[in-house]
Amino acid sequence: MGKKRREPLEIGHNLSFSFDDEQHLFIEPDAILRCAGKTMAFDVETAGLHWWRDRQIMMGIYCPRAEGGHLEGCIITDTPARWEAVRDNLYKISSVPGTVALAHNIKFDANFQALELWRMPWQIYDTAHMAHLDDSRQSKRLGDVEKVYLGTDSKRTHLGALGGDRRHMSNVRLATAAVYCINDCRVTYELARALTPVVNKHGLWSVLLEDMRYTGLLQRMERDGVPMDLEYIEHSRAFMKKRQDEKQSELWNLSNGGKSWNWRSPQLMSRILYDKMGVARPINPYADADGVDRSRFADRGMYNKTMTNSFILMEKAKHPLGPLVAELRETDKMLDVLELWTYLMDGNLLHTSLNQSRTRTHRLSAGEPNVQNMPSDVRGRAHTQVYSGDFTRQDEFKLRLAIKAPPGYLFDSTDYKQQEMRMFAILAKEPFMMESLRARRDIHADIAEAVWGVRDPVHREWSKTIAFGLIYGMTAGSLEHRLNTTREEAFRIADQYRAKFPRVMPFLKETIAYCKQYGYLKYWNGKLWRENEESYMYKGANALVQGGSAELLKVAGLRCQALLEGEFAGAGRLVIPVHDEWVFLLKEEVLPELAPRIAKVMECEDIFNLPFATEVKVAERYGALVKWEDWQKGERKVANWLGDSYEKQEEEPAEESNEEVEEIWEGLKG
DNA sequence: GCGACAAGCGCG
DNA sequence: AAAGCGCGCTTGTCGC
Repeated sequence: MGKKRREPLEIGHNLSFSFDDEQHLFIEPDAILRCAGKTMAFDVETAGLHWWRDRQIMMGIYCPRAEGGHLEGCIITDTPARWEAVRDNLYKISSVPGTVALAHNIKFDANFQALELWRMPWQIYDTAHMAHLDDSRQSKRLGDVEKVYLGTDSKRTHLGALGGDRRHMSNVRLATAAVYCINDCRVTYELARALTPVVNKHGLWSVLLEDMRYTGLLQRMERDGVPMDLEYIEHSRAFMKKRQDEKQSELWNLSNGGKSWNWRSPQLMSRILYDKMGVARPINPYADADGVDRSRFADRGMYNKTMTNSFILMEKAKHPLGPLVAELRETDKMLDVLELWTYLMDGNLLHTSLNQSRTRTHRLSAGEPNVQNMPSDVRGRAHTQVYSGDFTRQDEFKLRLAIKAPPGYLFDSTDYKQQEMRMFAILAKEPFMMESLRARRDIHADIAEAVWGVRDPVHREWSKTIAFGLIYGMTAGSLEHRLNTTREEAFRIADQYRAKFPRVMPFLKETIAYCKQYGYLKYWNGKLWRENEESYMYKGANALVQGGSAELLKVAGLRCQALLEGEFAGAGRLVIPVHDEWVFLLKEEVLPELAPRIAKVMECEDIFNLPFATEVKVAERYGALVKWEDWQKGERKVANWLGDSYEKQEEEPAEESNEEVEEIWEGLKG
């Protein structure tokens, strides 16, 4: 069960050097002052990856034009005094005009050295991000980027000299680590030199400067952290553990006569749920006559070898244990989340890692923990496939309830309404959508009515689910299976879409044609999406929309930050971005004035001459958000998970299905 | 024992 | 092409 997590190692190296000729590798904290007004690269070596609890060992500096001549060397930061001296000196030079700081993944180094980049006036350049701006597809590891832009492979040369456990600097002789560290600084410096004309050539210099300001904002959110309610986490964990035990026994009883088996293995589950229980496997529509799927997408879709994902189990196989399996897996997944949160917790704070240079489309990604995929309070019955009416999870499963504002503060979540639809409409100049959005009508409901002739919530949700599928090239065959409908109906729906949106197909065609000609696409702000393989260029339209939306969210976030540093200084802070949403912590008393201002700023009407409509929700807990208008009327979602709320809420839906299962089981025994 | 891959599922 | 797109995290499996 519990994942093996590596503990940070003790720093056991010997601080006295055996060879005099190694002394030149090391410099004192005051040497940093020689970099004032100059361009310098820095890099830290650490005994772990978590800045809020792991130790920093050394900082390397590389500054060829330092005052008094070329400077390179490592500063040992093993004592608080030395570490603080480094920090103080970096702050000093950061306010000297002309100082430029270079680093590869600068947030990592800055976090360990407690440099708050957002309030340091020097200009920073992150070489990983510069490489990302040139080609978002490539690996951003220092060694890889060095090979691409400098044509050298010094990383490997030095790695070979390390010996021992190379993953941790603490296991390496100090002098060896210093050589390695200084080399990284030198490579970073040379990379910045090589990448500057590249970024400039793409016309992306001002975007780079904006992105570097964004780096500061992201770092600030990481450091401030997400405030968590440890009491909720403990309660929820205990509840789910108990629930998991119950469900597991139930599964074993109903599938294997009470004998245990590892339901986490899809292979085993496939054999037991289908072969042993004698339930027919769904027919793979892409398989040959002998039942074998020989298409190149055989292992990609829902109809894989095991056919045990919840959608297939419930909607296709109609397996009587489908709901039970789904619930067991959901509980298991959420217990994993709680375990990770607990492992990463810093007091009551979670410091996520927001990665600016990882995704193909220039979206952000988040990890340790991923704050962009936390279970919300509602979910579809069959996960992300067919919408069949959603329901609210019970409190113990609404993990967002664990995120709790400090006293006097409230969470403000401002998100875009149909952000990607809006972006698509603008980029494709799609008249029906533009009109619907400009008139502030509900576009998904409009589409539902046009296609199905029904405006109810279920059809609206269907529309949401498949809209982008159709826009980005989903075929009628795939649609047929997604909607669990007939081939004819799928074709009819697809045709309705194309008729309703005359610009959809031309936009796709034009996008592909552009990409064929240039090998890349350009976002509304100039960022590149490269693709050379013709068969993948259909993905470009999605990239323009998804990535373009991410760029809008970035601009909106920076503008909100300016608001919170200026007119509303001290009123609150940004907490996390979630693709089409900014989450804020705001002082309760300024919220009535501030929330509408934020909502307005985020609309960014000046950029496209069309507002990106926003919606404000408010709550003490992220998992209990209420529309701002309703909040003002006194509406609250009460998180009454303490005490006996579970017993009160528990429903009894299991009776019928259990009988059904018992019958099957009785039949099997006989 | 480790890395790579598959499967599964959480989010937008 | 019987292709919606983009992520992160965990477990199981298999080969080295």
